[in-house]
Amino acid sequence: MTILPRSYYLNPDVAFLAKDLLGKCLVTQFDGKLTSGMIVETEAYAGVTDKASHAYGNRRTVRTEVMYSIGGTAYVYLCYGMHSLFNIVTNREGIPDAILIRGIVPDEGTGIMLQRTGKDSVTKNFGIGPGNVSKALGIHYSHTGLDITRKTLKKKDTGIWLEERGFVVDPGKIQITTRIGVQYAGEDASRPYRFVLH
DNA sequence: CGGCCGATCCACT
DNA sequence: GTGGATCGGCCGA
Repeated sequence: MTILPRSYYLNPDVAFLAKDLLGKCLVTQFDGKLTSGMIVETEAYAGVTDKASHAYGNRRTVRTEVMYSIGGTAYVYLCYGMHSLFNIVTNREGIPDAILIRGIVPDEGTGIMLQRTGKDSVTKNFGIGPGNVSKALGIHYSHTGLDITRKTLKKKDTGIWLEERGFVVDPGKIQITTRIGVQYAGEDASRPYRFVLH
């Protein structure tokens, strides 16, 4: 098990990284409870040039400021007033690229994840959908800005990080489509920036 | 300061 | 296939 290092997230090609994240393992540990899952669906958001991005046109607000952080930082925000959506900031500091994690296959801590989601069994679609990812892994919008390149935060038993566990992705099982819910983004809505591992 | 709306999910038909 | 839940952030006044 290798924690993905800072250098991994500095890649300037956000679409490449979004695709490369498929098969990696997303791990969280809060209050000593460790949960994880393999990433099977992502979406790339290409900073200032992408109308679907919150940072389009170099837009800076209190919420989007964290997108300008160095690659390897968590960007979590609230959608529809009830869903915390987890994104990974990529590229060097000042370039607001980000990748939305849309789906995982649960691995460790399934009991904890069932408890968090209120489900009684891990069904096929458990962990699919960006809101479900955060719910299962216990990610909250207050976690925005977290450094995800190291395991612990201020000695507390807390953190979000990614691991390379040697899972070999069959390129033929990767589906590339346009992104969900970005019809407002004009021509950028047709960018092939959604990656699904089947 | 107030109104609008979103990178959604689920229960129900 | 559809509508209701539910609220912080953003923008315009």
